[in-house]
Amino acid sequence: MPKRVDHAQRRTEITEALVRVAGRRGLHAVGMRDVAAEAGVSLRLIQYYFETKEKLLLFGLEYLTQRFGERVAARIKAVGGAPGPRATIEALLLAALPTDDESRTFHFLYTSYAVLAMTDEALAAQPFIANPDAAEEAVAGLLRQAQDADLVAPGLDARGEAIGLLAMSAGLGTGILVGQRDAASATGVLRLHLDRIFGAP
Amino acid sequence: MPKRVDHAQRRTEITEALVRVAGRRGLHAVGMRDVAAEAGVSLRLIQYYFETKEKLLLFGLEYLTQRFGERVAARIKAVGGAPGPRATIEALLLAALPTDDESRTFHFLYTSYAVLAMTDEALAAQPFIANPDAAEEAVAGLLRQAQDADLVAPGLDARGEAIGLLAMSAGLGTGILVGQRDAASATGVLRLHLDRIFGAP
DNA sequence: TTTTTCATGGTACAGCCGTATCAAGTTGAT
DNA sequence: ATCAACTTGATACGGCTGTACCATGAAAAA
Repeated sequence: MPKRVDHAQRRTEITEALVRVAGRRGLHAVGMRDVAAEAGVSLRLIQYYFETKEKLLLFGLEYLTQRFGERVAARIKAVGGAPGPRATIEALLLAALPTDDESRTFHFLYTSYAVLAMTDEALAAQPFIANPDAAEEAVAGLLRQAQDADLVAPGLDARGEAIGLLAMSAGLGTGILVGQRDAASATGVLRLHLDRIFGAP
Repeated sequence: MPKRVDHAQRRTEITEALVRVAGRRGLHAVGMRDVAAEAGVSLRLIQYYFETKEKLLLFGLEYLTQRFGERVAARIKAVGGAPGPRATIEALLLAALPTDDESRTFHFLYTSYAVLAMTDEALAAQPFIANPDAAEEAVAGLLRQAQDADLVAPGLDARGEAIGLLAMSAGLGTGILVGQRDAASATGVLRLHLDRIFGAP
């Protein structure tokens, strides 16, 4: 047998190359040859590990969602366990904002995928809708938790507020992306809204 | 001389064909030949009226923004002049939501353009950022107006709230677009938020 | 050492894209 | 009626795309 190679790792390397070049030139403009050049391998190798472009793109999407999930989890862990629901929610929402380069490309590619998914059945079937749902559930849970601790009004519609919060965060994110708003202003707006849900600071 | 044709109208017809086919198959997948077929004319004619594809796309964007502006204005007019700032804001925000087919394709294509603009300089230079800014100013003005009429808390940060409101509306819009949420739920969330800004109903 | 299986490279093939070119039809003015 | 400006058509070209094919290197198993 030949030298056995860790397929999973190779696929990850290639996927990272895809993400890099797509983040630079746009997902729509990326070809297999670009990915090969970025990864420093031959075109044939890309075909070898992902038979078709569609499969490569699908894997790229999985990679992004997983990577992003880790990022958010890390940010939440970073604020510590104790400081209460408000800080956790804030960390979660701010982690989703495209403030640095990594989250910027993530946001960018994620929207690109969303646009593609609107006409591509294979992408539409992909459950990258599941992650937002999970986030929604998490925020709603935290709000209910705050309700139990008398930190917010008892009559609050936790799920509705969670949906609104996440939608606002997403909207602000694309606002930053297109250069319409800067990160500081976006976090300010988000905090303003949180201030009204929780008591004033 | 030959039969003189109204250039402006021809260009509009072609642009409408572009919007139709792009709304169906996605902006990224649309070619000049598709537009020609959809418009029922020859490829050459598309080149004649828009020398290059880029110019066609640019004109398509202008067309969309103008069309959308008219739509929002009509919706606002429809609620009448009297019923106060809250109703006007609500109408404005709900008009931006992709509830019917027309606003759906609009939202879809607008996002597509935004994604393209992230890597295309010519599109990025285009001031389709200006419209959101105008909307922001309008909402902020209405909020200040409500402040003067003692309909909202006097300490309210009108501009911040306006930004948040529009961001939430945009986020909910894409949520509807990707099938994650339905229109009714989105309007509910929006009203929930408005209820907290203005007094409860 | 030979064989077999995996890994990689090079290259060719259709097909589509946007654009350019050549050509012809149409109609108002002269 | 003739001319010339305007409008439309057909087609060709170079470039790029994703994919398929053929070949070869390398190393574990026999």
